[in-house]
Amino acid sequence: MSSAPLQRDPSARASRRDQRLAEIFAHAAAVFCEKGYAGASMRDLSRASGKSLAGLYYYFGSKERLLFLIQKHTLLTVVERLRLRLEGVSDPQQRIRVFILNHLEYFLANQNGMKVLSHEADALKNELAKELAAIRREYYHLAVGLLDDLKHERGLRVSTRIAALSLFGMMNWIYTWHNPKVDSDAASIAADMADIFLQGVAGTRNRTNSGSGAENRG
Amino acid sequence: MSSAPLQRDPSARASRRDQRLAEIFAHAAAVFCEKGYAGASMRDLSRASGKSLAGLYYYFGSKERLLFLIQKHTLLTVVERLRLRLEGVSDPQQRIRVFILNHLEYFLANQNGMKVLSHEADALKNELAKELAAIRREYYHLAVGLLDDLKHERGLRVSTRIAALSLFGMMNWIYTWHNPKVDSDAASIAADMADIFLQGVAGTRNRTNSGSGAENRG
Amino acid sequence: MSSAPLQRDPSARASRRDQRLAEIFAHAAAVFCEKGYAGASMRDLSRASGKSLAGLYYYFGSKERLLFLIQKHTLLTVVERLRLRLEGVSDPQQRIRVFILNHLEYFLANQNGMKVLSHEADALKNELAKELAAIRREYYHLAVGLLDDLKHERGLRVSTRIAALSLFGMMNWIYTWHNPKVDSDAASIAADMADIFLQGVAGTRNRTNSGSGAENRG
Amino acid sequence: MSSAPLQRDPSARASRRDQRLAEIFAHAAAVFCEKGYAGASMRDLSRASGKSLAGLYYYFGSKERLLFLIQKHTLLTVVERLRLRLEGVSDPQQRIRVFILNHLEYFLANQNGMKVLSHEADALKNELAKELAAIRREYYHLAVGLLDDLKHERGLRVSTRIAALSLFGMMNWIYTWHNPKVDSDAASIAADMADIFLQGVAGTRNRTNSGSGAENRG
DNA sequence: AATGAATGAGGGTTCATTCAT
DNA sequence: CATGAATGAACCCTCATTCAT
Repeated sequence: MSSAPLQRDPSARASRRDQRLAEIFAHAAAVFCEKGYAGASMRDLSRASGKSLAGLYYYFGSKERLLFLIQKHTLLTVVERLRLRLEGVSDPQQRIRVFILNHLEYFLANQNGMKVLSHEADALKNELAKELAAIRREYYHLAVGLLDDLKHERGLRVSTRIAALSLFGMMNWIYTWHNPKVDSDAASIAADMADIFLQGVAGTRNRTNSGSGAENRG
Repeated sequence: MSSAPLQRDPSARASRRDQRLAEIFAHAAAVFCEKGYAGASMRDLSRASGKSLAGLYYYFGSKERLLFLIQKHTLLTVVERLRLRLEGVSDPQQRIRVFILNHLEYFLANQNGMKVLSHEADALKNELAKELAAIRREYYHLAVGLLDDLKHERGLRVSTRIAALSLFGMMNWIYTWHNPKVDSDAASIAADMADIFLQGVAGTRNRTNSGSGAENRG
Repeated sequence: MSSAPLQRDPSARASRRDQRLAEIFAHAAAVFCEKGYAGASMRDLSRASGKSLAGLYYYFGSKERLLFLIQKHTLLTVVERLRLRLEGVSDPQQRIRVFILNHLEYFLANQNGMKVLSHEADALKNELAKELAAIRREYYHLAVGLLDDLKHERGLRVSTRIAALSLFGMMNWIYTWHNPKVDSDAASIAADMADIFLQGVAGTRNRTNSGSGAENRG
Repeated sequence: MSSAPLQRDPSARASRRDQRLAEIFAHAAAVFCEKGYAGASMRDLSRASGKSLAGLYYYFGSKERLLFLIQKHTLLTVVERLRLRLEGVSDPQQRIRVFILNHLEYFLANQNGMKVLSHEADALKNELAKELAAIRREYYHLAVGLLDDLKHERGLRVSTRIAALSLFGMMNWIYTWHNPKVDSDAASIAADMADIFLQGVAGTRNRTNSGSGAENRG
């Protein structure tokens, strides 16, 4: 299966194998991150990971599939962590704060993978694209679910769609500007963004003017 | 015609030339948009624009310089339009609404150029990168100025930096999701985002909890 | 005619034209000298000479013809100067000294042209090659004539052909090593080479061993 | 065969590889020889050698490096052969005869390589140029050493520098004129040139006139 | 008399990929 | 299990040259 390298096999052997692959992922993500998917060559990846060129093909089949595996691994990890963190949190606002914190924490902890996930969203084609899009959709709908909960509790100033996509934009854009020497840690940024977002979409209304009064267009 | 012996407008010639170049820009931006800068070949651009390959080099010198010119032209246009629109608007919140509307309107009107500006922010190197970064900085500081005005009037829930970058993220991310068949027009989306943002950063405070209490760190 | 630009026209107008062309020759020779004929582009020549690219074609027709004209001009000048200098000199050894001095003096005075003449001897093709070869042959036979005179007077240690070609090699190689900061002037080098050559081919015989006893094979 | 499981000679593999490379060298030298370094395209070399274009890059890295390897190989071979031949020869004049013979024999035996070495002396740049220049210098100083020995024994009519460079010119120029149908073999030409040179620089003095009396300026 | 505009052909080089071992 | 060797296709770019003006 195309997802084989990512399946958690309980045996130590496969685990060691996974570990080796994870190292290659890390190197590859760094290269994709720096040069972009199209701009990175398999030789770049080979050099960075210390594996032979043919070895990469032996393990991953193609450059595209390597990107796919990185993106899938990254995305599944975020989703998995989010699921765990959401357990036991029931307040809608709080759940959204958890969502934002989880996203940004992992973004800053695994900046390369997350940037590749954000920046190379259109690089995959055909089957691989479809498979990844399915997981993306899953994550997206998870977020939408959180927003809907909030909407039921407090109403939403804008459509769920606009709210969700604005939030993703706010968060994902971080790879273009985050500078560890200047910016606070993930928790702090997450709190700020959560404040902006929650207050923005669900706070007391005091809109001073509006070109479009309609809500819930999404 | 360029052979007309009596040209009234001395800039007519350059203007026509500029127009021809602008057409190539449009085609090139579309290709960069679809395939990415690195993934687009000069042959792709040649085919799309109907110009010969060598002709592109005659006009633009290099693939990188073509990207640069597209980005510069796009960015200068947004800045220029913003400056015009801000004239006569003095209310800080209103000025920010104008800023958001201007950005999104131009984004949706010239989606290719703006996506290239957003997505290929790191593609340029050396001198060209520096020159563009200078204009980017100008635009960024223009936004920061608007936020500082707001801050003086009403306070800001977060640092100006986080506020500004969150706003840019919210807006720029639009190229990843906007679908004219589903989404409203620019004015409506701009109003929504402005609502979220203004209410979020400067609205009535009712923060329920906060991991980072510090405000105004920017 | 292909040689038109080099014909000495008594009219001032053509003379001025010749002068302009001579300037271009000088620039072009410098470029050919530095980059080689094949390695120099017409754009290089255009830049160096300050003429437009199309202007070079207007004046010279092709890159090859420009090389041809430079070589022809250079070669004709050496021959012409040699003829003048040989007038009134009758001693065979002295005539050879004049030949060597003339060659080296012009070589160091017009190093670019002479290097191009030496180094790019095979660059021309077809008609232009033939026309230049004819002048080269003329110069070569002029040298051979001088050697034959010497041979009649004092005998020659080797064939005229080997003698002549060795002498040309000795002289033409100078472009690979002459360094004005280290080496003497043309007169001094010419005297040295003449000493070596004359003593070598026509001096007292005291050959200690010989793999080839046959003389006068040329 | 390369599939033999039991290779006796551990260097057999590298040796076969070297042999394959040497064949490519030969073809490439022939092409460089005919068209010049700048005038020869990698596609020309690919065609001539029967290797794929990409294969040439796999082996040699660049056109320049291919030239470098040819020149280095050729030059090292001449030097090596010379060292062997000089063993056991002690008479200064005889040693110079050996030097000339060695140079010309190898020149005519490997005309392509030696012409490329002579004619493309300035084609390399930067590091490769430096590395080759070092070997060239070694060979040059080897010649200078021979001349100095002669000078100590019999004196020299001219500076060592001029003597050495004149001799190199005489010899290297051979690629411009040698015609196997007309000219004698290497031994005969070498003897002639040795006669000219030795008699010229160290023979009985009977200089009849001199523009520059100074000797031993080098 | 002189040139800006334009291009087809080809330059050196790198690409993702395969395959025999 | 892993890789050195090899390549067809494509890369960005420059070439010598033409032609309308």
